Amino acid sequence: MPTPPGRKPRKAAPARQPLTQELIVRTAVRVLDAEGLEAVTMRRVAQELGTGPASLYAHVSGKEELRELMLDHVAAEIALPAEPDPSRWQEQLKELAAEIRRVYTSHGDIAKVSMGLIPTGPNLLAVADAQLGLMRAGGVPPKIAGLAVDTLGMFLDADAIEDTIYMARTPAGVDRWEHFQTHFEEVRAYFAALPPDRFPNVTAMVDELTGGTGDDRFRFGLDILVRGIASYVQDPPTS
Amino acid sequence: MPTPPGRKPRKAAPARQPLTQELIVRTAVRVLDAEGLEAVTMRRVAQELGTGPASLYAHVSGKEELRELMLDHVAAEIALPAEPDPSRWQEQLKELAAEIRRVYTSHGDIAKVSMGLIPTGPNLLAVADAQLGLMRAGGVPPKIAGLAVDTLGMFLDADAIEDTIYMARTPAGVDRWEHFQTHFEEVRAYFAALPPDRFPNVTAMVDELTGGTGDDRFRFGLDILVRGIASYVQDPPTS
DNA sequence: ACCTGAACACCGTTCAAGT
DNA sequence: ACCTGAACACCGTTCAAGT
Repeated sequence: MPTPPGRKPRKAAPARQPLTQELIVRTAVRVLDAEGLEAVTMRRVAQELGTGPASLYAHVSGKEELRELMLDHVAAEIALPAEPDPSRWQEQLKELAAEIRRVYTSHGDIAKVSMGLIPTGPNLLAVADAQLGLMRAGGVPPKIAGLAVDTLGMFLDADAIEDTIYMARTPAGVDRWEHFQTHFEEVRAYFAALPPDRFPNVTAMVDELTGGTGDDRFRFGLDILVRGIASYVQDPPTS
Repeated sequence: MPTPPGRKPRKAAPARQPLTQELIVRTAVRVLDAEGLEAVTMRRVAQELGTGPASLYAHVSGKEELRELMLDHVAAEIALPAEPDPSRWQEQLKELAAEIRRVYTSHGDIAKVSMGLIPTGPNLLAVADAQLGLMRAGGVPPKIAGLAVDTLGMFLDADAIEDTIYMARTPAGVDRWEHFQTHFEEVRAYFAALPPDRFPNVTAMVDELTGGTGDDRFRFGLDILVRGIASYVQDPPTS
C-alpha cells in the first residue's frame, strides 16, 4: 500500500539530533555511569553519537574540557540548603557534604576529575558558595572559611575516589558486592600474614584496619573536620 | 697503534646493564621526576633503557604494577621517627606527615598513584605502621587509629596532588613560578568577575579564597585532623 | 629464562576537504 | 559554521620466534 497523501512517514529519517555541547556532555556522563571514567574517550563518545571523534572538537576544546563539563553537569544534582540557619550550621554543612558524597559516588569515578581542580563551572561554584555561606552564618572567620572549603573539598574528593576503588575494577559479569568481599578478604589475609616483627602495629590491628566501612570512614573524617572548623568560631551564636 | 697484549679495552661494549625490576623502577622514577606521571609509559621507560616495551613484561606484570612499585620505591625516602614518645606523639605525627608531604611533592604527581590504593609494599606499610605506633603510644583507641590512618592518608594524598597541579601543567621552557603566578592571577580575576547576586560568598571572599599558600592549607588541615584524633584519647598521658 | 620484532586494538588531536 | 575521513603520533599488551 502506498502512503496516503498528507500523511508523513512516522519517522522521516534516523533523525539524529544535531550535535551540541549539552548532548555531548550528557552522552559522556552516560558512558561514565555505565563503565567508568576510563571508558570516556573522545572516540567512544563520538561513536555513541554516531559520528567520528573529530566532530566533537567543534563543541569542546578537548578531553580535559569535556571532563570538567561532565563534572559540572553532575554537580547540578547536588541539592543545596535553602537558607543557612546559624543555630545549626554544622549540621547543615554535614548534610551538604553527605549530599555531595551521594552525587559523586553515583557517577562512577567522577571525583577523580574534581581532585586537584579549581572549580570554575556554575554548579560547582554554587556548591562552594553554599559551603561558604553556611560557615559565614556560623561565624567562622573568613580566612578560616577560605581554607576550610579547600580542605573539605579535598576530603570529599578523596573519600569518593576511595569509595569507588573496588567498584571500578569489577570485571564485567561479576557481582560487584561479591567482588568487593573477595578483594577485601584478600587484603585482610595479606595483612595478617605480614611479619609481626617488621610491622608490629599493622599485624596487631588487622581487624581495626579492615573492619571499618566506607560510611564509618566518611562520618569519622567529616566529624573531625567540622569540629575543627567550628573550633575557630569566636562567639558561638546563642541558640 | 694496536692494543698491547693483556690490556683489555676500556669499555668492552656499550655494556648495558641487564634488565631487572629494580632498574626498571629506578628508570621510571627518573622519568616521573623529570616529566611527571603521564610521561611514564611502558614504551618510554623501555626506550630509556634502550629496549622495546615487550621486554619489561618479564619483570613487571604491567603498567599498574610498575606504578605501585614506583610509589613504594619513593616511599623508602620517608624518614620514620626513631621511637614513639607518648608525651609528644601529636608533634611526631605532624612531623611524619610533613616528611611524607616532602617526599611526595618531590616526585611529581606520584601521590595520584597512592590515592585510592591499599598500601601493600614494604615501605608504604612501614609508614602506616609508624603512624599506628604513634597513635597507640598516645592512647588513641585502636578503632579510631584504624580509621585515622585512612583519613590521614587521604589528606596527604589529596594535598600532594593539589600541590602539583600548577607544576604539572607548566609548558616546557616556561619558568614554573611565573606560570604559577599567572595562572593564579587568572583565577583571582575570574572569581572577582562573577555575578555577586548568584555567588555572594565567593565574590565577597576572593582574597581569602586565593590568598592562602599550599603550606597554609597543609598546616590548617593537618592541625584539625590531629586535634580531632587526639580528642578521642580517654586518659591523656601525664607529661 | 629472558629478550625481541611485529602486530593488535586502541588513544587524542589536527587538518584539508566538503557542505 | 559545522561536520567529516584520513592521517599523525602515540598508547598497553600479546605472541611467536629467537637466544
